[in-house]
Amino acid sequence: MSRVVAERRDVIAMLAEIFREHGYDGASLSLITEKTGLGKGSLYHFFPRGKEEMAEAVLGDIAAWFRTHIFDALRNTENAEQALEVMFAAVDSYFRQGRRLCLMGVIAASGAHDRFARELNGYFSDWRADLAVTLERNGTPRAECAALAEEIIGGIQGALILARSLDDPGAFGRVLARLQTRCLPYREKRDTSG
Amino acid sequence: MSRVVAERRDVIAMLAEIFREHGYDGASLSLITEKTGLGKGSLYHFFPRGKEEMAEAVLGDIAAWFRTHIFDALRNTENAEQALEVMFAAVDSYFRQGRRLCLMGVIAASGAHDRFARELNGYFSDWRADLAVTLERNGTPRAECAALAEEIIGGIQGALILARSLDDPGAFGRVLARLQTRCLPYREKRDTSG
DNA sequence: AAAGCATTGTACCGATCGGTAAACAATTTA
DNA sequence: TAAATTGTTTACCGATCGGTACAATGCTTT
Repeated sequence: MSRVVAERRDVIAMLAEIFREHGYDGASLSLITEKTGLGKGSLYHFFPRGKEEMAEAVLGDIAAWFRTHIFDALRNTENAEQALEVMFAAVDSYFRQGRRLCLMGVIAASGAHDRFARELNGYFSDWRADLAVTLERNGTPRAECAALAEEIIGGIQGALILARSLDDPGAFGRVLARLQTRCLPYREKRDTSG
Repeated sequence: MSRVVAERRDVIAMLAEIFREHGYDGASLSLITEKTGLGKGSLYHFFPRGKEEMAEAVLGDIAAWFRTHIFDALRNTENAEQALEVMFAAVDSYFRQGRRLCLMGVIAASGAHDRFARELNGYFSDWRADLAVTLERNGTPRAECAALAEEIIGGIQGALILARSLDDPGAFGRVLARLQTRCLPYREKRDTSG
């Protein structure tokens, strides 16, 4: 009875939700077998190195998704303002309007963070770099772009934590909307005279 | 040989660092006995209900610290601008310039979050409420205070995650400084004409 | 049909999990 | 000094941990 589940990528999608919901240490193999419906044999067939490889696969999958759906859009969308709109819309959708945590953040806040330091660093620094360039294209003064990018990316993470803690997903959307207004060209937000 | 460790509160301080560093699920009893130097017997003497009671005690301790050092300062400092300065300075110091995670955030991002939902909710909503009032006292338009408070509190959480993920504690200070500028009275930051 | 590979279920491994029991030592109280 | 109280040590419990072994099953190719 092979092929109960279509593909490895389907398994990865399920694993992602499990890790998101229970954290790395909280996602036991018995929980994973229960939620995926796969026995240990199947899991270790797909991921011979076990749980760590499962998490690596999930993080790689997430990183790839962000690269193709967000980072590439930031770089390749001609109109920078539109690029930012795409990003904020994609983020709101990806995180299900605040009902879904970011697995990168979950891992970063867990004891397993050093085991996945490279993945975390790559995800956040890539996002920061691409966002900073887009902000500059959109009219933000060069000197401020990197810092604003940090504020936005960190703000997204924090808003997810906040929304979950307050048990109010709406908090995510409210913060996200405010962060988006920070991207408006500087000249529209502040009088330029000293 | 009783009284190896001075007080229950010393144990709580050690537990706080362990939970911060390893998360709730990652903080095993063997790790706790090793790091605290206390055997299981001693630990269960202090916390008869085990790990959950340890975490409750730590969260309660943290909540009390924030109440007395931050929330009370926000409410009781006459000068609102000064109150905000105190808050940002205390936050920067408490989180060790970005080298220390927030245990509330750590728990919120873990699978144990529902077990401590009340503590998390109280911490964030109290902070939000007191900060919002202070912001209004400082000249932020009433309609914006709650949203700005959310942005700041979430931003702090996210900045901690970001700093750890980038392995760059400085990112925390940079974001914190930006958040602080958001507290400047509205009229100084934006031209009021439509 | 036969062979070969991909996939799965089951039983099992040693280690560790959170937690308990109870004897015992130190300190405080009477 | 004797009795409680408080704190500690040690050994142990059943359950679960992550991981392995391997036979069996399905699918694909020939």
